Amino acid sequence: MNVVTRFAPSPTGFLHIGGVRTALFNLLFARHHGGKYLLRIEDTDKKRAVKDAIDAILDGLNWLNLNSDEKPVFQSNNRERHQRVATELLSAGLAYHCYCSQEELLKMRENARVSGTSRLYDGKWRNKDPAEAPRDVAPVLRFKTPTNGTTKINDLVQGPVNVSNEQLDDMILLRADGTPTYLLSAVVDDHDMGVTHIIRGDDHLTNAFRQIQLFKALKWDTPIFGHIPLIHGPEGGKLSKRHGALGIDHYKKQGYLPDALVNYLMRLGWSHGNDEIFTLAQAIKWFDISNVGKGPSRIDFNKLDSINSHYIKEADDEILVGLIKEAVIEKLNLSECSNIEQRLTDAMPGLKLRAKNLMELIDSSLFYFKKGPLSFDKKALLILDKVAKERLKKLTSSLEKIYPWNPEIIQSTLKDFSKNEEINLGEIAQPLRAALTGTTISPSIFEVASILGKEETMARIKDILNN
RNA sequence: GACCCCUUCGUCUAGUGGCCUAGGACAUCGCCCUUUCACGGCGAAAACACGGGUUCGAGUCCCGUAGGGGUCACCA
Repeated sequence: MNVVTRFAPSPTGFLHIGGVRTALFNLLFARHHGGKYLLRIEDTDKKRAVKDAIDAILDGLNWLNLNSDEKPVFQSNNRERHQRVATELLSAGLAYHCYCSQEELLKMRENARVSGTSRLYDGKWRNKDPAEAPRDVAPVLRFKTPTNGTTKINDLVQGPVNVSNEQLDDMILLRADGTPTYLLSAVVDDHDMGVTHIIRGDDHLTNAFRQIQLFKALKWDTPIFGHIPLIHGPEGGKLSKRHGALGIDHYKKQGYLPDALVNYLMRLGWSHGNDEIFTLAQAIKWFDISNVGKGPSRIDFNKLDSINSHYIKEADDEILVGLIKEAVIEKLNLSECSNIEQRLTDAMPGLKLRAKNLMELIDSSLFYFKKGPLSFDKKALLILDKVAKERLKKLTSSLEKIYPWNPEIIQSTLKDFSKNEEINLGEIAQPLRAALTGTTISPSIFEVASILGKEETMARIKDILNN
């Protein structure tokens, strides 16, 4: 079978993490089977569809390298086609006009609740003579759902699920203004796009039963469904804004690497044995939808951070420099010069070992570029006491003699110094770190001094001694 | 409320009836490395929701119970 999948987000808000994972699984499944992965923007609700949201979806997928194999389909462009299909259903006797008012529907719903059924519409106009239709009411078009039997799906993820047709009421195909509803549009588009496998969040599971009725009525092949569980927040509840339900652009702003985010999301709800770190290409080879878990999984920022720091460590220094350079320049209000790029590149191996995300990477690199005198944090000030300053003063003459100025010689100089002074290496290394970086945390202080250069190193020490 | 789905360490998960004395990863704790913080290495603690079956044997199959979730619009 030639597999075709699609990701079909509605552009009503932003592209969130759950949507991304749905897109990812659709891509993984299609590519694994050598098929196509398509994107369809479900923008039929003109009131809510926003151009910004469409851009957010496109930008987000692009950033994550999850672009669809063909140009996105905009559902709103197919409206007339959807309407024609609805009309066909009407003339085939498979749909009918319903003239119920909102008040009537509300009452039916109440009745249904009281009598304990999920069949909300009672079928009032299903068998009425169209001649009884009120003149002044624009009708909706409803589908004649079979009243007996059961609808079965053999879900790729959830397994066999059956629902009695009695539970299904007559869904609206066309609104009173003639526009098609989601249930109809999605079915027609899936058919027209040749979609063979519908992989989506399991909040759509109940929709599958209604949509199957439409596929059958239209005598179209019914796609195979795979309903993947939703992602929950860290506390197990619905994903909230406080807990991860942010646009994917926020993850970008927070300094997550796209590959890391994709790796984390692939591993959330799907597994390949005990593998934790793997590329999209590997996952495509391995992907088997039967290994997608049935239960919802919680987002875990600790693990995301851990994977992100792994990817940062593995990333090429030049790439990381490119990603943070602008921000460093902006934060310190520096004027652009090649020196910044060079120094960042030199410092990157030490810096990237300690960063969970790009924000930390940026912040931890700033001291390399600050113009003296530095500002010092509490711990640094505590270290830079009288004794420490005395030692630094003594150290300067040793440092002056160093040539060439490189980490190894700086290290041996400090070691010799501590030996001569009969102190621990830390008793001179920590004051030096505080003097050069303004903090007590940094990469190897020999490396730091080396990258700063002799002149800058001496200048920063002098700043301390003069205060 | 009705219908449907789900349930292995705190979290993500491995597990497809004997390989399970339940494995890995994140987080936590301890030790080692070390000029700091990290990284890295080693180790510890930590789970089959509960109750019944089926079977020689059950985390794995079946049935209940409890808990969690989803859906129930002229939204998608």
